[in-house]
Order: sequence, then C-alpha cells, then structure tokens
Amino acid sequence: MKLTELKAIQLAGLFSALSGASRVRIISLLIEGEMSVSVLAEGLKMTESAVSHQLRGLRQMRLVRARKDGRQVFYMLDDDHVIKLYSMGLDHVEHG
Amino acid sequence: MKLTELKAIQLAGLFSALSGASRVRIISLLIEGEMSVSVLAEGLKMTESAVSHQLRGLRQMRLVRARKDGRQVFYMLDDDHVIKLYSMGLDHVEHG
DNA sequence: ATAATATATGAATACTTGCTCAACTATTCA
DNA sequence: TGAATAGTTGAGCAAGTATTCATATATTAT
Repeated sequence: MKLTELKAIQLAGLFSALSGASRVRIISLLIEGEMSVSVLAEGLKMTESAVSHQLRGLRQMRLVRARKDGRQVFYMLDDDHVIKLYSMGLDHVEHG
Repeated sequence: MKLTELKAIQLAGLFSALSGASRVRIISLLIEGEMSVSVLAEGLKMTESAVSHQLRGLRQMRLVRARKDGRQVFYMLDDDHVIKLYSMGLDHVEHG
C-alpha cells in the first residue's frame, strides 16, 4: 500500500479535520440532522464565530456541506462516509 | 448520538494520531507487515528519533503495537480497525 | 569491562491550531 | 431607508505539535 506524499498529506488533512473535540462534537450533533450555526453554537456552548471557524475546516475536507436559507446556514454531513469514519473511530475508543 | 466531552476528546485524540502525513505514511508501510524503527526511518527518509516520537503517538492511541527482539523493536498495526479507518479515509480523499 | 548498535526521551525551536474580538457581508423586518 | 439578525473572516495570541539535537537505556559483540 504505497502512498504518495500528496495522498499522505490529503489523508492526514482529512483526519486533521476530525482531530479536535469541537469538530467531533459538531459531527455528533449533525448525525441527528441538519442544524444552523447558531443552534450548533448553543448546543456546543461555543461562540458562533468559533463554530464557524471549525465548520470551515470540516467544509474544506468535504465532511460537511452547507445549505443557505434566508439568513441562516444549515450544515449537514456531506455523506455517510463521514458517519462510518466517526462511528468506526468511536468503536475503537469504546471497545478497541 | 450525544457525545460526552470525555469521549469527544478521546475520539479527537484517535483522529489526531492519524492527522500527520508522517504518521499516515507509517501506517501505510505497516500495512505491508511489521517493521523495525530503522527500516521505517529509512523508508520515510526521516531520522529514527523523529520516527520514534511519532510512533509514541500511534502507540498511545493503540493504533500500533511493538514487539521487541534483541535490540530492535518491530512495530505492527494493532488490529484491523486501523486498516479500516485508513482505507475508509483513503477512499474518501480518492473518490469522495 | 568497553564499544557498537537500536531505540527512546527531554529540551529547544519553528510551525500550526483554536479561540476571542472586531469588522464585515447578506438577509429580513419595521 | 435604517436597525437587527445570522454568519463569515482576519488579526492576534496562547497552547499544542513536529522535528532536531544531545543524551540515556538496553542489548549484543569483542
């Protein structure tokens, strides 16, 4: 399984996107369904700015995507790839 | 899918262990089979010290484990959980 | 015992990240 | 139109990370 340096960087980038507790918690909330930034912020007890910054990292790695409705932006998981990564990771920490 | 803060931190820790290109490349080499630190270092073109530091992070998250034989230490993937996480991640970056 | 080899570890330093704060854009409401 | 609301963005700073270098430990060979 040889890996080019580029792929290694991309793959590390993907895992980096999941490498913070705030982002992991964002994912865990979005598993329940799409959610606006302010609702996320409230649920996470973080400022909207902080959440927005984190969402950018998740967006860049295509783990989440956004839907704008009026002045609200609803975020959702990009695909079920994400849920699989998340739950496989959770499985590892829980009964690894 | 509510997540305690502790679990969020543990899960983020797991993904952090995979969040660097060096560590991802270590995993990609270990998929082929166990390998000593110096062989890893040679394959990665990194110093043994740097590799050893990285291996510690991977060990702490139980992604790899070590087997000592004489003065060499052979590292291997801890279980096939790891391969699944890795290949699911690779799948996401390749045709995500 | 001494020397050589394989790895691990601690300190130092450069780089990266995560948050806050202030400023900005876009949308709705009056 | 102006004010309020929802979100984004950039600067700045504190905290964390990755590598290097020097040193330490464990094992083997002489």
